[in-house]
Amino acid sequence: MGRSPCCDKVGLKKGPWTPEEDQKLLAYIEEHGHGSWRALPAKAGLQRCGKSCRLRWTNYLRPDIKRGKFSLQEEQTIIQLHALLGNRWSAIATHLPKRTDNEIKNYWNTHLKKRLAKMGIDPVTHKPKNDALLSSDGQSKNAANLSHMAQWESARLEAEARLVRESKLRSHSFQHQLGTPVVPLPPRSLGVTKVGWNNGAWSKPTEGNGGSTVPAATVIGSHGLESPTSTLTYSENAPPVMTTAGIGETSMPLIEFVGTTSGSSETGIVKDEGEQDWKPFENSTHWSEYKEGMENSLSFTSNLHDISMSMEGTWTSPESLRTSRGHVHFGNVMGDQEGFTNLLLNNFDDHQSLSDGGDDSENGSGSGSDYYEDNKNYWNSILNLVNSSPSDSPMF
DNA sequence: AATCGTGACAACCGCAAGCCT
DNA sequence: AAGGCTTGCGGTTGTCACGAT
Repeated sequence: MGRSPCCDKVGLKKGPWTPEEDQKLLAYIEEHGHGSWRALPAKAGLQRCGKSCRLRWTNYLRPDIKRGKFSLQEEQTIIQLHALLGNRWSAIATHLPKRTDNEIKNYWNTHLKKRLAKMGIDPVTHKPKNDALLSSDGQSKNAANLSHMAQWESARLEAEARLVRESKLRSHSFQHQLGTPVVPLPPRSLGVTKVGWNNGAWSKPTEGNGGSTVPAATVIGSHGLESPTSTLTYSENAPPVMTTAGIGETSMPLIEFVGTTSGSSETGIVKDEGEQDWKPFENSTHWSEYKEGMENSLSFTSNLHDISMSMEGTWTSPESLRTSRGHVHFGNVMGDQEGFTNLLLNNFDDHQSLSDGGDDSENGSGSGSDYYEDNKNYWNSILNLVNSSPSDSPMF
């Protein structure tokens, strides 16, 4: 693994790009594609290193970049994904169409991180800063499981990111052949059949290109956040079977959480930008308010009564996945990552969804003992679920 | 008007992984 | 298998704009 020689040697310009340089780079790439970044500057007549050109292109000049203020939805997606993935900006960026990892990183560092800190939330752990009580045995066990799940989800997102990159590369080479301007394709969906557990009934599978009619997928589409997912093979006479969707050359086990809201799909419509803002909890230093704000802003009024959790090589019926309380849920209506993110968030405060019927949302400020008791119950449910699956499950 | 502090964002740097020979 | 090259990633720094003093 040799390191690339640094290209900042002689006579190469650094610092801000001028409009003329931008024009040169843009014109060259539009005509020839970027090809080898190393060779590009000389061919394009730029006194820059290839690395600088690549950065300028990917972070600024690319035609598929959306600039300007981040929407509330984007902010929330960033926060949720950050809770899940940490500072893995490229992975986060794959779920924010038209935003670059650099832009997201900057926005996090200059806006979101500070905002969370102001609210008394550790921007690294996404927990309340004074939340030391989570270190009890049960909590740490739960945290360990959560971490394990996060690793899997993280791996999946990595695979997605790789897929996106490959997609872009393919798009590049293809268009290069055609001599057309380079416009990377959006993240593609695998041509998979999806099945959703929807309030006690399996929804019909959808075919082909990922343009699913399953509500969950519809919602995904409404966000423009398509994601390749694992495959759940559906048969009329047999229970669905989880299979592995190969991502790129890597055939890795994937987990798909498929859930839907109990209401009609319109409940999954994201509110317009600006419809909600941070003001209700901007000055708050309370975790519950933060959490509540997050949940509200998700805009999905899922009852989250049901769970569908499939693992490779296993099939567990929806019924058997229910806990004694019948309210374990991975509500996944926003996209592949959302249910998991909700799960993450719910790890710390899940009164609403754990409570009977989920309709006692006013109880969010319950006593500390209830708080942890509910968490305990919730995680016990999760653990039961986990324990019921084969030991060779790839997930745990 | 000059200086200073701060915020926002673009760009750079160094490392690591993957590809190719 | 080993080494060189390219690219991607994440952390950090530089630069500019703007408001406060």
